[in-house]
Amino acid sequence: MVDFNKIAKKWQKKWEEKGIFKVKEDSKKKKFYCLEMYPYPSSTLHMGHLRNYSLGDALARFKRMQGFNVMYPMGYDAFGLPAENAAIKHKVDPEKWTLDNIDKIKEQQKSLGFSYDWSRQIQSCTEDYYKWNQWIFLKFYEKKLAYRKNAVVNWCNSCGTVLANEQVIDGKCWRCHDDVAEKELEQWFFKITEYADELLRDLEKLKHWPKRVKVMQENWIGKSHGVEVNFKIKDTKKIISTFTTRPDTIFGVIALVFAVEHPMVFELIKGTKYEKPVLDFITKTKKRSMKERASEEVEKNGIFIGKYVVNPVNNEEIPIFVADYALMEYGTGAVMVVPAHDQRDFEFAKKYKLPIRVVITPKQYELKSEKMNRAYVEEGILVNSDKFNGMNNLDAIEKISKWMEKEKIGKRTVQYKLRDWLISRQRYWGTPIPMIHCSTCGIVPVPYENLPVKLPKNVKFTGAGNPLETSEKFVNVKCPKCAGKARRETDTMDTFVDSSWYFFRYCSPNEAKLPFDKKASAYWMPVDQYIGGIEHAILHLLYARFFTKALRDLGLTNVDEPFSRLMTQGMVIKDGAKMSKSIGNVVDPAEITGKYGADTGRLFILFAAMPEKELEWNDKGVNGAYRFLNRIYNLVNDNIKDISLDSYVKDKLNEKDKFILSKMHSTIKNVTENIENFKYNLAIGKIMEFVNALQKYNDKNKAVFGECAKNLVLLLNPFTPHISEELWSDLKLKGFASLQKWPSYDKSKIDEEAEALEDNLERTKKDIYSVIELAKIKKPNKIIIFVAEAWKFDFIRRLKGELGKTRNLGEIIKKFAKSDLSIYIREISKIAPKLVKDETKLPKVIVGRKKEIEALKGSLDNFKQEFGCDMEIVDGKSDEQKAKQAMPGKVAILIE
RNA sequence: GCGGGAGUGCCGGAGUGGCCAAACGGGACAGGCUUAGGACCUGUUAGCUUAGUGCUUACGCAGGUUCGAAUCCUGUCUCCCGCACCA
Repeated sequence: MVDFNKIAKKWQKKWEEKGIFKVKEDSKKKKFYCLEMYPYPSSTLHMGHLRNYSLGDALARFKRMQGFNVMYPMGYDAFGLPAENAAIKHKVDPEKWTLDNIDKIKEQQKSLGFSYDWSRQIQSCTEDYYKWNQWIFLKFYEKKLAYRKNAVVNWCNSCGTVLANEQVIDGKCWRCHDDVAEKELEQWFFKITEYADELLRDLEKLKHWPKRVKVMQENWIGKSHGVEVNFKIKDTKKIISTFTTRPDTIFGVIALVFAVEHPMVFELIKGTKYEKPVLDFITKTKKRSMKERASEEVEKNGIFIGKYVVNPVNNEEIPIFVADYALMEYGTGAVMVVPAHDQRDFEFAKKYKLPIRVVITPKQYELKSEKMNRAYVEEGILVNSDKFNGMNNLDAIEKISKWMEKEKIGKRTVQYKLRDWLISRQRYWGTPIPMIHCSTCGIVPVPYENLPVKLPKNVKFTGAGNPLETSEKFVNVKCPKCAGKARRETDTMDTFVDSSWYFFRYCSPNEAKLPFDKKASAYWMPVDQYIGGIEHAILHLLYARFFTKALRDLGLTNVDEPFSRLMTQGMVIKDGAKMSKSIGNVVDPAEITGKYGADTGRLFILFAAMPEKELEWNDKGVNGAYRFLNRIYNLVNDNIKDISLDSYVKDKLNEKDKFILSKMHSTIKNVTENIENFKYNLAIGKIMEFVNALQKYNDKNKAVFGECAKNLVLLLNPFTPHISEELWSDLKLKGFASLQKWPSYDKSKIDEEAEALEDNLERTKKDIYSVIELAKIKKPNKIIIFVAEAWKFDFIRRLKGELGKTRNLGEIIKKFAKSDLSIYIREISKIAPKLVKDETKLPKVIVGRKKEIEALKGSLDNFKQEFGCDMEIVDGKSDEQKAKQAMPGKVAILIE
C-alpha cells in the first residue's frame, strides 16, 4: 500500500515553499473569488468543515487550472461566546484561547492540502480588524444607520445577553437553546429596515442562489401591501390607525384590538373602572414567556377596555379590546377585527361572543354567519358593503383602497416583517462599540483618530453580568467633547457584524487607512462562489447583503450584492442523524485522514453525494475511495515503462486506441461540465469509469496511454491534489500539476456511439462486430438484421458507417431500406408516414403483441396503400413460426 | 396554516421522453491469485427463461397524454426542511 500521508506532506511542503497559491490583482487575467464561510475557531474540524473546504478547494483548483486568477482565502470568525465561557470555566485568557485554537485548526486545514492563499489570513478578534468594525459603526452612526433606542428585547438568561430577532428560534436561544425572555433595555440597532425594499428587490438579481434561500429571505423580509385605516375614538379627537391587507373587508369590522404594549391603552383606561382589570390582563400576558406565545394553537385572549371607535366607512361604533394576539412590532400595534374573514379574528369573536358579519360570499351559495365554523378567506363577492356590493373582492381591494384615500380615511402603505438589527451584546469578547456617555453632552462618538477602542485586559470573568464593566480603566473616560467625566459604552457588537464584511477585507488584508482598499475590492468583488451551510440562509447572508449595500452608499464599493453564486452544502449525517456528541455518531475527519490520507477523505466526501444534499457517512465507502486511489497509483506506476509522452501518430491508431482516446475526451468533457455545475460526485464517477476503461486497455499504444495518464492526473487534481502531484512527477512531467492548464477536449474525437456500443457489448459480452465477423466467415449472400426497437438503429448506423448524426428515424430507415439490410420495426404506425415512398424495402411480416396489432391495423392499411408494400400482421404468440421468421431477435442475422 | 423540496435496485446515489433493468460506488454471492487474506483481479447480483437475441414485472400509489414515460400532466399518500397569532 502506498503511504499517502507521506505524499501529502511532501507536496504540502513544496506548495508552501514555492508559495504557488498566492495571488495579486492582475488586470490582464480574469479573476475568480472563491470563498467558504469562515469558521468559528473551535479546536477541531468536523466533517461539515471537511466537506465545505473540499467543495471549495476543488472549485478553486479547477478555476485556477482554467487560467483564472483565483483568490481563495481563509480566516477566522474569532469573536464569540465560547472563548468567554472558557475564560469563566478554565480561567484562560479568551484571546489566548482563541489564538491557540486558530493555530490548531489552521494546522488541520493545512494537512488537508487546501490551496488557500494564507498570506491573506484574517481573524476578526485582532485590533486591525475590529478597528474597522468600529469605523463602520461610526459611519453608520453619522448616516443614522446606527441608533440607540429603548426596546423590548429578547434576553437569554443563560448567555446573559440580548439576542437579535434572527437569533431567536422557536422562542429559544439559537446558541444554548434556553428559553428567551423579554426585557426592556436601551440598545444599539442597525437600521436594516432602511434597506428592506432593496434587499427584497435584489433577490431577483441573485440568479445563482438556491431558490429556498431566496424564499426564506423573502419571507423573512415579509413585505405586504395594505392600507392604514384611521379610526376615530368615540367622543374624542384621538385617532387610532390600523394596518390591513384586506380593505375589502372593512365593512365587516366589528371590533378593534390593541397589542398589550400599545401606549394608547393606558391613556384610554386611566381613571375608568376598566383600568385595573385591563392592567392585570396586560401584566399577565406579558409574563407569559415567548415560548408559550410561540407555541401552536394558542387561545386568543382579550379584554374590553370600555371605549369605542367609529368605523369611518359606515360610522358604526365598535368596541376596543386589548388582546394577546395583536403584535406591537408589526403594523401599528392595532388590528381591526373581521371575524367572518380572518381565522384569528373568528376565534376571538367566538370566544367573546362578538357578532360575525359576512361581507364576502362565495359565488355558488350565500354564506350565513350563523352556520360558519371557520372564517371564509377565499375569493368571493362583496355583500353588506354599501356601494361596493356585488364587486369581486380582489377588485374591491383596489377600489376601496382608492376610495379611502380619496375620502382621507386611509392611506396605502407597505409593511415589512423585518425589524432593525439589534447589535448590542453585554459580553466581553466582541468589538467594543465606540461610544461614550457623557452626562452633559449625551452620547458622543469616539473620534476616528482614537480608534480602535481596545478590549481591556484587566477584566474579571465571573459569569455574571458584562465583564467589561469590571474594568475601571476601560469604563471611566473623558468626554471627547467637553473633557468632563464620562462613561464608556460597555456593550460589544454582535459577532455577525464581523462576518458582514470580512469578504471585503480579504481583498486587501493589510490596508491601514480604510476597512479595505477600494481598488483591490473593485477587482475582486463580488465573490464569485460562496459556499457554506444552509443555517446561514437568513442571519449571515442577509446581514452581509445589508452591509454591502450600506458600504456602497458610503462610497466604499460599487457592488450591490456581495455573492454572485451561493452554494449551500448539505449536512453530514450518520445513521440517519446529524453527527453529534450526544448521539455518539461523530466521525472525526482527523481519524480518517490519519488512516487513509487527506486525498481519500476528500475524495469520499465529494463522491458520496451531491453537494447540496445530505451526506450519509459510510466508513466502508471511505475504504472504496481509498482502494480507488491505490488503483490509480498502480495504474500509472505499474505501467510506467509503457508510457511515452511523445505525441502519437494519427494514422497508426487502431480501434482500441481510438476508443480509449474517445473515452478520454468524453471524460474531460463530462468532468469539466460536472464541476461547473457543482456535480462533483458525477465528475468523480466519470473519472472512475475512465480508470476502469484504462485498465482494460491492452496492447497499449505508449503515446496514447501516456496522454490518457497525463490527463487523468490533471483531472484528479481538484479532488485529490496530492496524489495528482505525485503521479505528475512520477510521469517525469515538469512543474506542479496544480498549476497546469486544465485539459481540453476535442468534440470531434468523441465517438459516443462507440462508447455506448462498447458499454453494451461489454455488458452483453456479445460484440456486434463479432456477429458480423462471423457472418463474413460464413460468406453469406445477404445479411438481414432485424431490429426490434427504434434505438437499435444507432447500432446499425455505426456498422454501416453511412449515416451522419441524424436522429430522424424516418431518415435512417430510408437509408437502410436502400441497402441490403432488412429492418423490422415494431412501432411502425408513427414512423410510417415519415417514410419516403420509393425504393422502400420494408419487412414483409410484422410481429407484435395482440394489443399492438389491434392498434396497428388501421394505420397499416393506409401504409400499404401509400407505399405499395405487401405486409401482414402476425400475432407473435399464436403464429410462432412466422414470428420467428420475421423477428428472430432484436439484432440477429439470417444467413443465406 | 403558508412556503420550499424529496420519494429509484440489498444500500448510498445518478438518470429528467427512446442507446434504461437503470451510471458510479458500497454490500452480497461465485471464481481466480495466494500459506492466508479485510489486498488484488474476473464474473454474477429484479423474476422467468434461452444456444443466443427474449419475455414479464419494476423507479411511492392511482389514473392520463404518447407509437414509446422513472422522466410530461392530474389526483393521492408519505417524509424532510423553513416560517409561523405578520392583521
